[in-house]
Amino acid sequence: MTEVDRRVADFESQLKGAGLRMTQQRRLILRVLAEADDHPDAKGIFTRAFALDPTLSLSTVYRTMKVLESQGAIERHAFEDGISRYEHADQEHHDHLIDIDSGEVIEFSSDAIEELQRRIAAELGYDLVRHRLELYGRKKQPARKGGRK
Amino acid sequence: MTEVDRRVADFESQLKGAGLRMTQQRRLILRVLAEADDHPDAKGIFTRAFALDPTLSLSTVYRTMKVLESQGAIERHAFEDGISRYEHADQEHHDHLIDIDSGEVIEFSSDAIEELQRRIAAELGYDLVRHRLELYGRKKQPARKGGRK
DNA sequence: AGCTAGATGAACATCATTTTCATTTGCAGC
DNA sequence: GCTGCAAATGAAAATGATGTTCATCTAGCT
Repeated sequence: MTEVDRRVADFESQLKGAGLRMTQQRRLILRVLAEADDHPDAKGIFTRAFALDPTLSLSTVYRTMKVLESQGAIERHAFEDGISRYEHADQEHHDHLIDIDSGEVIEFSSDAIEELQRRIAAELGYDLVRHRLELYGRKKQPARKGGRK
Repeated sequence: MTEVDRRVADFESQLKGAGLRMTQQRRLILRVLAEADDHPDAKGIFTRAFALDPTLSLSTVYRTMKVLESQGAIERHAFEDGISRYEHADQEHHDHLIDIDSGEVIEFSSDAIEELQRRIAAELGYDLVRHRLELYGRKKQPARKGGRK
């Protein structure tokens, strides 16, 4: 909870600096986001927040996500289904591996891959600004006689 | 043109095998796709094809893209804007580097990165099924006195 | 040439996301 | 602690890509 409070406070000062307001709704959404350990979409965030304050509207969630994103407080990702999913940004850079069967999202990071990407871009005459890397995989089955299940 | 004809013919036999028909519209769209050296979206394909046959409808483009994709004749990609873009599939696997300034899409491939991805997935206990890798970069400025422009 | 299931075009449906607009509310200054 | 006003909100309507319906058409077998 202290962790959550710290994030909310951090964000409040960011907003202040940008001449924006810390509203009930932003506080609420930020709390939901900070407590999430998955990658919820707008509707998912709305559902969780709505449970705590049924006056919240979905429009406000979308608007708030934009503000949060432009302040760098969250990151937005769109996996294969094209729907935007969000996660708070105060963590190390990482990419995602998506379990094809369960939809579970697993975070990982690899300096080797980061470096390789930079080098590839450079070889093509580009400075790498950002990238998107998603791996789609299926849980390895334990080896057994007769091969895979 | 021979190349295009070959692709059209190839696809026609694929369709036959699946009990589907080779229509004027599919032929037209396939031709547009085979002649494209970029990554057009549905509207872009529609525009080009419509110029050759103004009876074509956008619905048919969307429907045809689905058929083409399910037959493995094309690949669909959605970059940052979320819009589906298409390219014919009879080429080596590759990833994309997008020029942030111009929107230009550059294809590249790297065995090293493919291998690294496989290894990372394996370390997480997964078999890699597919992946999405996009690099977003900016053209390197030639070095000059005083630094960057 | 005729038949029939698959394909098309036009209009409408969907779904995520954005915008409009009237109303509410942070919060700066008193 | 009150006031004013610009920023923020809620509800509903708009948007834009994509999908679907349905009456009509046509590819391709016979």
